[in-house]
Amino acid sequence: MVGTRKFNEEKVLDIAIDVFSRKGFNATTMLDLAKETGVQRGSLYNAYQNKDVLFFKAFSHYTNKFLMLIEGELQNLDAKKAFTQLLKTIVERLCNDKEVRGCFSTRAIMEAAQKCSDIHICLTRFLDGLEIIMKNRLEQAIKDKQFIGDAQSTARYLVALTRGIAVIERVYNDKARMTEIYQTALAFMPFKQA
Amino acid sequence: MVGTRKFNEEKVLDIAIDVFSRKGFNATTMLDLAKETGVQRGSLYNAYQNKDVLFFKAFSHYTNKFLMLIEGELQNLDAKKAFTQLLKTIVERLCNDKEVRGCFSTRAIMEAAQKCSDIHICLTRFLDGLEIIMKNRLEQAIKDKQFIGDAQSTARYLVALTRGIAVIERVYNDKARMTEIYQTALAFMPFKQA
DNA sequence: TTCATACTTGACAAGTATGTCAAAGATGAC
DNA sequence: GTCATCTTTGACATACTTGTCAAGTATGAA
Repeated sequence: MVGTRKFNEEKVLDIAIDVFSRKGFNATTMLDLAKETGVQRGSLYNAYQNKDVLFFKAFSHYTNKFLMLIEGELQNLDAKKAFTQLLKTIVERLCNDKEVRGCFSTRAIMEAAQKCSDIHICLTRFLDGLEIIMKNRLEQAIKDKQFIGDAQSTARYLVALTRGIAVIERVYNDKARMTEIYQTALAFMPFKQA
Repeated sequence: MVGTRKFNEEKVLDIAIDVFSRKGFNATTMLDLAKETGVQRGSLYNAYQNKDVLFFKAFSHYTNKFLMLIEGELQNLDAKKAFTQLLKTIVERLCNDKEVRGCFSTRAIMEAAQKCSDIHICLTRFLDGLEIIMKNRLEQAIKDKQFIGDAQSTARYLVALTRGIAVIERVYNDKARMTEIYQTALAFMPFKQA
């Protein structure tokens, strides 16, 4: 191509995700994004049409990375350990930043899910993706006789639980509390060693 | 008093809660609130200083009502039935409106918890209140030999679960799915008949 | 080296939201 | 009935945000 984009799109989207996580969807302005990425506001409007589209692109970028990570965390052959590891990672991602920030996807869901259909669709796909990954691992666990129950409804329940933990973060910002929550949840679940 | 307030504060706060639930904290403007309550913007600024204070008042108003409701729903002598009833009511409150709206408190938590300390405090108190009510009921259940486990951590877990269900509402707006989620959760919990 | 093409930049206009204030209005207390 | 007091109202100034655009700039392709 001839007139080449100067900024690194990958980097810009990463920064955008960070800004959206910290400020929330509505409170983030194009000027904020321009300042933090170092890309002129006009360039952002040129590259993306508006905040919705920029968000959409950033979200797609995030989704892929995140779901890959999730899938990786569930690799442990012991089902309970696999889900423990997954939830541990989610909690750590929420807490281990230098600056306090919320869960990108959960903030987006609460603020922007009903805003436009494109965003709604990508948020739905994200939760669906999370659900499917968990469901697949639960089905494996059932096969392995490490879990008794319905994979589908349990996966949906776990998706909701992860969202709930993200909400708790906003209020208490307390890793120990968040850890206690998922440990309590996992203790209730009928996991067993094969 | 001499110069008497003309508008019904109770009514205004109820409407404010409704508007905040539908639009979210940031997207709600003082003009929105003025339009929907029928009270001039200037009067709102006179009565409350700004949106933060108005929100704070509305939230306190809501909190009391909601926690009383919650406590009532837990009255059933059978612990499992009591918590089922509670979660059913929460789900119904989220879905049974003519217009689609989100959970007032959860939206507020995701958008405004970190905004100012007054709001943060009242949101914390709200979740703490919810937790205490559930914890008390669980302690009763343990005494009644209807539940085995730790009341405190289970209550915290249930608070998170209710928040998670509120997030799910934003994406799927599907009562059946939300019902399935809490039923799955309750099925995992070690309730038993006395 | 030239050039078409797309990106960058800064400025502009329009729209929106906030917070304040003076004047007008209403009412409980005396 | 009068008055002090608070509320209501509409207007105003300020600030922020958005989206657009023309002019300038950089670069891959030929």
